[in-house]
Amino acid sequence: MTDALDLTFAALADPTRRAILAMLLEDDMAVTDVAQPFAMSLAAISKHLKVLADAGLIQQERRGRVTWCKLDPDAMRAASVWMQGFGQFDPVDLDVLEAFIEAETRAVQALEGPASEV
Amino acid sequence: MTDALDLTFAALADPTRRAILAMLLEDDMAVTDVAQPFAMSLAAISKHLKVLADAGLIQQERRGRVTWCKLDPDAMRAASVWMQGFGQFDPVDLDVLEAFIEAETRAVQALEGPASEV
DNA sequence: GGCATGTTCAACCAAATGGTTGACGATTGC
DNA sequence: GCAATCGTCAACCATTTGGTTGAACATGCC
Repeated sequence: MTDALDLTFAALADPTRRAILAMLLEDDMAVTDVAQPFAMSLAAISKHLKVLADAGLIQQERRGRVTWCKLDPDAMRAASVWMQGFGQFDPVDLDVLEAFIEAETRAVQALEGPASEV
Repeated sequence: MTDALDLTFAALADPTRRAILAMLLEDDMAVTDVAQPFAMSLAAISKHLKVLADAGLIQQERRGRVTWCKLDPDAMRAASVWMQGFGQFDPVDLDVLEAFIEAETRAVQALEGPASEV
Protein backbone atom coordinates (compact mmCIF):
# COMPACT_ATOMS: atom_id res chain seq x y z
CA MET A 1 0.00 0.00 0.00
CA THR A 2 2.98 2.30 -0.50
CA ASP A 3 1.63 5.38 -2.18
CA ALA A 4 3.41 7.81 -4.45
CA LEU A 5 4.33 10.22 -1.68
CA ASP A 6 5.98 7.41 0.28
CA LEU A 7 8.27 6.71 -2.65
CA THR A 8 8.94 10.37 -3.37
CA PHE A 9 9.86 11.35 0.18
CA ALA A 10 11.85 8.16 0.76
CA ALA A 11 13.81 8.85 -2.40
CA LEU A 12 14.50 12.40 -1.28
CA ALA A 13 15.68 11.29 2.16
CA ASP A 14 19.12 10.26 0.91
CA PRO A 15 21.80 12.93 0.39
CA THR A 16 23.39 11.07 -2.52
CA ARG A 17 20.08 11.03 -4.33
CA ARG A 18 19.44 14.70 -3.61
CA ALA A 19 22.88 15.51 -4.97
CA ILE A 20 22.09 13.52 -8.11
CA LEU A 21 18.89 15.48 -8.59
CA ALA A 22 20.80 18.72 -8.18
CA MET A 23 23.26 17.60 -10.83
CA LEU A 24 20.44 16.71 -13.21
CA LEU A 25 18.94 20.12 -12.67
CA GLU A 26 21.88 21.51 -14.63
CA ASP A 27 21.81 18.99 -17.41
CA ASP A 28 20.75 15.51 -18.47
CA MET A 29 23.49 12.98 -17.84
CA ALA A 30 24.56 9.42 -18.58
CA VAL A 31 24.69 6.99 -15.65
CA THR A 32 28.48 6.80 -15.71
CA ASP A 33 28.75 10.58 -15.59
CA VAL A 34 26.27 10.78 -12.73
CA ALA A 35 28.45 8.33 -10.81
CA GLN A 36 31.73 10.13 -11.44
CA PRO A 37 31.76 12.55 -8.45
CA PHE A 38 30.74 9.91 -5.90
CA ALA A 39 32.99 7.67 -3.87
CA MET A 40 30.92 4.55 -4.38
CA SER A 41 30.49 1.84 -6.96
CA LEU A 42 28.63 2.29 -10.22
CA ALA A 43 26.23 -0.42 -9.10
CA ALA A 44 25.34 1.62 -6.02
CA ILE A 45 24.61 4.67 -8.16
CA SER A 46 22.59 2.51 -10.51
CA LYS A 47 20.47 1.46 -7.55
CA HIS A 48 20.02 5.05 -6.44
CA LEU A 49 18.90 5.97 -9.93
CA LYS A 50 16.39 3.13 -9.86
CA VAL A 51 14.96 4.44 -6.61
CA LEU A 52 14.64 7.89 -8.16
CA ALA A 53 13.04 6.47 -11.29
CA ASP A 54 10.60 4.31 -9.31
CA ALA A 55 9.61 7.42 -7.38
CA GLY A 56 9.01 9.22 -10.67
CA LEU A 57 11.62 11.84 -9.89
CA ILE A 58 13.70 11.07 -12.94
CA GLN A 59 13.26 9.35 -16.28
CA GLN A 60 15.82 7.07 -17.82
CA GLU A 61 16.07 6.53 -21.52
CA ARG A 62 18.48 4.16 -23.19
CA ARG A 63 20.11 5.27 -26.41
CA GLY A 64 22.60 2.74 -27.64
CA ARG A 65 24.94 1.80 -24.83
CA VAL A 66 24.21 4.93 -22.87
CA THR A 67 21.32 5.38 -20.45
CA TRP A 68 20.40 9.03 -20.16
CA CYS A 69 18.89 10.40 -16.97
CA LYS A 70 16.74 13.49 -16.78
CA LEU A 71 14.55 15.12 -14.18
CA ASP A 72 10.84 14.43 -14.19
CA PRO A 73 9.25 17.26 -12.22
CA ASP A 74 5.77 15.87 -11.57
CA ALA A 75 6.52 13.73 -8.53
CA MET A 76 8.42 16.48 -6.80
CA ARG A 77 5.66 18.90 -7.58
CA ALA A 78 3.07 16.59 -6.06
CA ALA A 79 5.16 16.34 -2.91
CA SER A 80 5.62 20.08 -2.89
CA VAL A 81 1.88 20.58 -3.17
CA TRP A 82 1.34 18.31 -0.19
CA MET A 83 3.84 20.33 1.83
CA GLN A 84 2.36 23.66 0.86
CA GLY A 85 -0.67 22.83 2.97
CA PHE A 86 1.51 23.10 6.05
CA GLY A 87 2.93 26.46 5.20
CA GLN A 88 -0.35 28.24 4.94
CA PHE A 89 -0.46 29.47 8.51
CA ASP A 90 2.78 31.38 8.36
CA PRO A 91 4.65 33.39 5.73
CA VAL A 92 8.03 32.12 4.60
CA ASP A 93 10.72 32.84 7.15
CA LEU A 94 13.53 34.43 5.15
CA ASP A 95 16.13 33.66 7.79
CA VAL A 96 15.34 29.98 7.51
CA LEU A 97 15.56 30.19 3.74
CA GLU A 98 18.88 31.98 3.83
CA ALA A 99 20.42 29.59 6.32
CA PHE A 100 19.21 26.67 4.28
CA ILE A 101 20.66 27.97 1.02
CA GLU A 102 23.99 28.58 2.67
CA ALA A 103 24.07 25.11 4.18
CA GLU A 104 23.10 23.46 0.92
CA THR A 105 25.74 25.37 -0.98
CA ARG A 106 28.38 24.12 1.42
CA ALA A 107 27.07 20.57 1.14
CA VAL A 108 27.25 20.61 -2.65
CA GLN A 109 30.75 22.04 -2.57
CA ALA A 110 31.87 19.40 -0.11
CA LEU A 111 30.50 16.73 -2.42
CA GLU A 112 31.88 18.07 -5.66
CA GLY A 113 35.12 19.64 -4.48
CA PRO A 114 37.28 16.60 -3.64
CA ALA A 115 36.26 14.67 -6.75
CA SER A 116 36.38 17.31 -9.46
CA GLU A 117 39.69 18.84 -8.30
CA VAL A 118 39.16 22.21 -9.95
CA MET B 1 26.61 13.16 8.73
CA THR B 2 22.85 12.93 8.46
CA ASP B 3 21.73 16.45 7.75
CA ALA B 4 18.42 18.08 8.54
CA LEU B 5 16.88 17.35 5.15
CA ASP B 6 17.64 13.64 5.55
CA LEU B 7 15.66 13.56 8.75
CA THR B 8 12.85 15.69 7.38
CA PHE B 9 12.27 13.70 4.21
CA ALA B 10 12.71 10.36 5.96
CA ALA B 11 10.11 11.42 8.52
CA LEU B 12 7.72 12.42 5.74
CA ALA B 13 8.18 9.13 3.89
CA ASP B 14 5.82 7.24 6.20
CA PRO B 15 2.05 7.51 5.66
CA THR B 16 1.28 7.15 9.37
CA ARG B 17 3.52 10.09 10.13
CA ARG B 18 2.04 12.20 7.33
CA ALA B 19 -1.43 11.42 8.67
CA ILE B 20 -0.30 12.51 12.13
CA LEU B 21 0.95 15.80 10.73
CA ALA B 22 -2.35 16.32 8.96
CA MET B 23 -4.19 15.75 12.24
CA LEU B 24 -1.95 18.22 14.03
CA LEU B 25 -2.65 20.77 11.34
CA GLU B 26 -6.18 20.96 12.74
CA ASP B 27 -5.23 21.13 16.38
CA ASP B 28 -2.59 20.34 18.98
CA MET B 29 -3.12 16.90 20.49
CA ALA B 30 -2.04 14.64 23.34
CA VAL B 31 -0.10 11.50 22.41
CA THR B 32 -2.98 9.22 23.36
CA ASP B 33 -5.37 11.18 21.18
CA VAL B 34 -2.96 11.12 18.26
CA ALA B 35 -2.84 7.34 18.57
CA GLN B 36 -6.59 6.84 18.74
CA PRO B 37 -7.39 6.52 14.99
CA PHE B 38 -4.53 4.13 14.25
CA ALA B 39 -4.57 0.36 14.39
CA MET B 40 -1.23 0.06 16.14
CA SER B 41 0.14 0.21 19.64
CA LEU B 42 0.64 3.40 21.59
CA ALA B 43 4.33 2.59 21.75
CA ALA B 44 4.51 2.55 17.95
CA ILE B 45 2.86 5.96 17.75
CA SER B 46 5.20 7.22 20.44
CA LYS B 47 8.12 6.17 18.24
CA HIS B 48 6.62 7.87 15.21
CA LEU B 49 6.22 11.05 17.22
CA LYS B 50 9.86 10.84 18.26
CA VAL B 51 10.89 10.58 14.63
CA LEU B 52 8.80 13.64 13.81
CA ALA B 53 10.23 15.54 16.78
CA ASP B 54 13.82 14.58 15.92
CA ALA B 55 13.18 15.87 12.41
CA GLY B 56 11.92 19.14 13.87
CA LEU B 57 8.51 18.67 12.30
CA ILE B 58 6.68 18.76 15.62
CA GLN B 59 7.33 19.92 19.13
CA GLN B 60 6.33 17.97 22.18
CA GLU B 61 5.69 19.61 25.49
CA ARG B 62 4.84 17.78 28.65
CA ARG B 63 2.24 19.31 30.93
CA GLY B 64 1.57 17.11 33.90
CA ARG B 65 0.84 13.58 32.74
CA VAL B 66 0.01 14.68 29.24
CA THR B 67 2.50 15.26 26.41
CA TRP B 68 1.13 17.75 23.91
CA CYS B 69 2.17 17.62 20.28
CA LYS B 70 2.08 20.55 17.92
CA LEU B 71 3.39 21.29 14.46
CA ASP B 72 6.70 23.07 14.08
CA PRO B 73 6.69 24.53 10.58
CA ASP B 74 10.37 25.40 10.11
CA ALA B 75 11.67 21.99 9.06
CA MET B 76 8.93 21.47 6.52
CA ARG B 77 9.52 24.95 5.19
CA ALA B 78 13.22 24.27 4.74
CA ALA B 79 12.39 21.09 2.84
CA SER B 80 9.83 22.95 0.78
CA VAL B 81 12.38 25.61 -0.09
CA TRP B 82 14.79 22.93 -1.28
CA MET B 83 12.10 21.48 -3.50
CA GLN B 84 11.08 24.83 -4.93
CA GLY B 85 14.38 24.91 -6.77
CA PHE B 86 13.20 22.02 -8.92
CA GLY B 87 9.91 23.61 -9.86
CA GLN B 88 11.37 26.69 -11.42
CA PHE B 89 11.44 25.39 -14.96
CA ASP B 90 7.75 24.63 -15.26
CA PRO B 91 4.53 26.13 -13.96
CA VAL B 92 2.37 24.08 -11.61
CA ASP B 93 0.46 21.38 -13.43
CA LEU B 94 -3.11 21.69 -12.20
CA ASP B 95 -4.04 18.18 -13.28
CA VAL B 96 -1.32 16.77 -11.09
CA LEU B 97 -2.47 18.93 -8.22
CA GLU B 98 -6.07 17.88 -8.61
CA ALA B 99 -5.24 14.18 -8.86
CA PHE B 100 -3.06 14.49 -5.80
CA ILE B 101 -5.68 16.19 -3.68
CA GLU B 102 -8.24 13.58 -4.61
CA ALA B 103 -5.86 10.74 -3.80
CA GLU B 104 -4.89 12.24 -0.48
CA THR B 105 -8.50 12.83 0.47
CA ARG B 106 -9.25 9.17 -0.14
CA ALA B 107 -6.17 8.16 1.86
CA VAL B 108 -7.22 10.21 4.87
CA GLN B 109 -10.76 8.87 4.71
CA ALA B 110 -9.46 5.30 4.53
CA LEU B 111 -7.38 5.95 7.60
CA GLU B 112 -9.98 7.70 9.71
CA GLY B 113 -13.10 5.97 8.51
CA PRO B 114 -12.81 2.50 10.05
CA ALA B 115 -11.68 3.79 13.43
CA SER B 116 -14.00 6.71 14.05
CA GLU B 117 -17.15 4.89 12.89
CA VAL B 118 -19.16 7.99 12.03
C1' DG C 1 -0.97 5.54 50.36
C1' DG C 2 -2.66 3.31 46.53
C1' DC C 3 -4.72 2.86 42.15
C1' DA C 4 -5.61 4.47 37.42
C1' DT C 5 -3.86 7.09 33.54
C1' DG C 6 -0.41 8.75 30.12
C1' DT C 7 3.85 7.85 28.08
C1' DT C 8 8.26 5.92 27.32
C1' DC C 9 11.79 2.26 27.57
C1' DA C 10 13.89 -2.29 26.47
C1' DA C 11 14.20 -6.36 24.16
C1' DC C 12 12.97 -8.60 20.40
C1' DC C 13 11.65 -9.62 15.42
C1' DA C 14 10.97 -9.36 10.25
C1' DA C 15 11.67 -6.63 6.46
C1' DA C 16 13.79 -2.88 4.00
C1' DT C 17 17.96 -0.10 2.93
C1' DG C 18 22.52 1.04 1.25
C1' DG C 19 26.53 -0.68 0.25
C1' DT C 20 29.94 -4.36 -1.72
C1' DT C 21 31.87 -7.64 -5.40
C1' DG C 22 31.67 -10.52 -9.47
C1' DA C 23 29.31 -12.11 -13.42
C1' DC C 24 26.56 -11.01 -17.19
C1' DG C 25 24.31 -8.75 -21.44
C1' DA C 26 24.28 -5.05 -25.00
C1' DT C 27 26.44 -2.09 -27.88
C1' DT C 28 30.19 0.18 -30.25
C1' DG C 29 34.65 0.60 -32.63
C1' DC C 30 38.76 -1.32 -34.63
C1' DG D 1 35.31 -11.17 -34.77
C1' DC D 2 37.02 -9.30 -30.66
C1' DA D 3 37.86 -6.19 -27.15
C1' DA D 4 36.40 -2.35 -24.59
C1' DT D 5 32.59 0.32 -22.64
C1' DC D 6 28.06 1.02 -20.34
C1' DG D 7 24.95 -0.55 -17.24
C1' DT D 8 22.31 -3.96 -14.57
C1' DC D 9 21.69 -8.26 -11.98
C1' DA D 10 22.52 -11.51 -8.14
C1' DA D 11 24.20 -12.72 -3.92
C1' DC D 12 25.76 -11.23 0.11
C1' DC D 13 26.37 -8.24 4.38
C1' DA D 14 25.58 -4.76 8.19
C1' DT D 15 22.49 -1.41 9.69
C1' DT D 16 18.11 0.81 10.08
C1' DT D 17 13.15 0.75 10.32
C1' DG D 18 8.57 -0.21 11.93
C1' DG D 19 6.22 -3.01 14.52
C1' DT D 20 5.32 -6.04 18.84
C1' DT D 21 4.94 -7.01 24.06
C1' DG D 22 5.81 -6.28 28.87
C1' DA D 23 7.83 -3.56 32.34
C1' DA D 24 8.74 0.87 34.21
C1' DC D 25 8.07 5.70 35.34
C1' DA D 26 5.35 9.96 36.39
C1' DT D 27 1.51 12.14 37.57
C1' DG D 28 -3.24 12.89 39.15
C1' DC D 29 -7.17 11.43 41.95
C1' DC D 30 -9.64 9.45 45.91
